[in-house]
Amino acid sequence: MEKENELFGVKEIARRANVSTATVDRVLHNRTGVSEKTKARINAIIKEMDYQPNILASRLASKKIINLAALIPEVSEETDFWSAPLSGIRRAEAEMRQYGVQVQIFLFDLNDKDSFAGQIRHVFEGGFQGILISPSFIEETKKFAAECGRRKIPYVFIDSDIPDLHSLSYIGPHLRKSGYVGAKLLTYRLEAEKKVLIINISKEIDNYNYLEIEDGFRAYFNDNKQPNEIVRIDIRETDYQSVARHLTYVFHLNRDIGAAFVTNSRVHTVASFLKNSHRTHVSLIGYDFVKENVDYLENNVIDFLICHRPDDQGYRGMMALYQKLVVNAPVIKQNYMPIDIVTKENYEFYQN
Amino acid sequence: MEKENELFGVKEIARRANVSTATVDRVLHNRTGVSEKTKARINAIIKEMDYQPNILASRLASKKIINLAALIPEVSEETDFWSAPLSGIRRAEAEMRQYGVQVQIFLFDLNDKDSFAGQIRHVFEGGFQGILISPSFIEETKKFAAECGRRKIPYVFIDSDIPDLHSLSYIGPHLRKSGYVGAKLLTYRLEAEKKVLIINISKEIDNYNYLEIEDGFRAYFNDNKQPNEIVRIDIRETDYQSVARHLTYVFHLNRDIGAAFVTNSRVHTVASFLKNSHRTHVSLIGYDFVKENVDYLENNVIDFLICHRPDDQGYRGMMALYQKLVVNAPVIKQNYMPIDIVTKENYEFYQN
DNA sequence: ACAATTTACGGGCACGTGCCCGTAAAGGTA
DNA sequence: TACCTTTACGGGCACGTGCCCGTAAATTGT
Repeated sequence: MEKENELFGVKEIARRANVSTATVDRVLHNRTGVSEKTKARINAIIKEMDYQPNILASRLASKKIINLAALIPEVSEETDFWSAPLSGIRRAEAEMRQYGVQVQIFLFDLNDKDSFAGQIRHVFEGGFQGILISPSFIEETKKFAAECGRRKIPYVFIDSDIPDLHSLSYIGPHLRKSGYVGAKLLTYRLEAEKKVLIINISKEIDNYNYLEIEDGFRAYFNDNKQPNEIVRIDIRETDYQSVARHLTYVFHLNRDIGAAFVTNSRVHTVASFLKNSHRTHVSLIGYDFVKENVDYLENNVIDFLICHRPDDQGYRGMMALYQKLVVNAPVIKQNYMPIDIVTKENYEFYQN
Repeated sequence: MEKENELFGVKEIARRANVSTATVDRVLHNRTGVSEKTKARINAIIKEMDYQPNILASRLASKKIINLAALIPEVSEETDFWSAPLSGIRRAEAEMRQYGVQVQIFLFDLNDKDSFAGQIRHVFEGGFQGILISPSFIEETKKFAAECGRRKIPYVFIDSDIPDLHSLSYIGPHLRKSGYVGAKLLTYRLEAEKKVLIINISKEIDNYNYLEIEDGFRAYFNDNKQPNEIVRIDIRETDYQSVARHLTYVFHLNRDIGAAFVTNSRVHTVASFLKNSHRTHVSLIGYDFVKENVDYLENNVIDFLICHRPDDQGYRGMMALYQKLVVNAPVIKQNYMPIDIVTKENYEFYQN
């Protein structure tokens, strides 16, 4: 310690400017009650010192509690995908709690637009200072964004993005590139004369995610002049019976399908069908590290899973709000997650 | 706020035990000067309250600075691999600085055992309370571990492990499984009659990492009854000319090599050779997300890179020490990193 | 018995920042 | 000039914990 009796932080600023710490404080939080002259003088000193406030002391002194909300789909019987972001959110909460940040979680039904809208209303009633949201329904999300703009509440999108809204940040995959990677893996050892099947299983019709992914998938075929014919099918019911019925029909019409690509986490339903109908020679790729999928990965029915670290997404999403509201640091607007490739051989080390 | 005028933390414990906060403090830090009776009484209350100290206040009040050391290889001309862990360490340092933790970094020459031993001596002279170390040389590391045991200094291994030493934690890949994954990717579209070449380019002879990786690689061939013949070669010089010379010879002897697996980040040297000798039809897989490798990935010379998030390793390694020394929380002993698969299509989103 | 030593504990300041409250000075009105 | 309002600023306590210092009580020695 060479520097011995120096003052630190606010006190030192106050000493240099010949004012009290209270006045410095007023400037730092740009409150009223300081003349322009002294304000300028203090600001100059702050700049010169490159003053960084001590967050410990700051959070300790202010009893102000920051309230954040997270609005994500509930874990359904169909998929427990959202349990991962939820755990990431909880992890972030545990870390932030000692800094006086509280997180409240709101869940909605992915198959019910109204529950989404309803929970948004609840969130606004709660008077939160920052919101993490999965923008599952486009129109409702636009209204949500507009209201946040009016109230000056920062919000972060997670898992899928709606561009051109002024979200503080987007944390999630680059969907198009993700489809592109899927195509690469699917065709890596595919014979030229085989057909490729794209399967979309979803109740939602105007699915932005799905369109982006398929677009990327097809782009790979174009870029690399893949000769394979692409067949596609939309399945609006998510239960096994319906899926099996549709797939039976498609495989009947197209006897030379060599590979199938499922655009979401319901790939396990397709895997189940392939196994039951003794078609495990068909290469199969889909999304997300959920238990059912990993089981079929283990059994060699699914070849690859593409994942985007949903747990990390939840964590980073909350941390982005924390950075903005507590640390007051700049936040990266586009935060694309890695496109992870999970196989039978490496899944045991995968970290969501 | 339902709970209004309650006291928190140490004060509340003191009130309930009819002692002063100083006495509670003595118990919390098990210092001397408290009778067994009151000590027991206070401990009971602490347990009952499930008291969690406020780290903010704790770190703020204690001017004690915690000093951590990191001992890793320096970035050499051959490879800038270690710049990634270094950046992770720096990231951790930035986060910990405000909690009164300082990090000092010691670098050694990977090709010089003595520089490793010398830096270890420097570290011990520095009187650090925790050490992160890349155990690149086995014997020296064993002595290091013994000395740490004597001095009761916790240490964390990073990137490669030496089992049976009592490290606080190991942060790095499961090397054997990592080789296993390499074999899977390499054979995924390999014809049965082609040979597979394992290449080890390293000056170090007793390389534990390399043995583990090759063992895992071969295990995949056994487990899956892969018919391909495996050829292996050790190259002790790391410059391009030497590598090219050896490889020319091997490819001359074995005309039907269909795939090559390089056990470390020097895969770009092999890629260069394959490109120059017009052998880009050979599938090539190697390790680590370093610039040269990514360039060859981009040019389709390298098919896959296997990576273990070196940046994250540095970060987590330091954080393990932080958890132990500052938060006094339990630390996971084995912390295997994911085995990431990087391709031309997904590398732009890869996060070290 | 008394002094000398050790043990057990309390008082209270410090860490850096937030913010309430009090007040002197400046400006405004008659 | 006397009185009131507004502006500009300082004093000082609080946040929860660490730890120094002082002292009454218990223990030991003679």
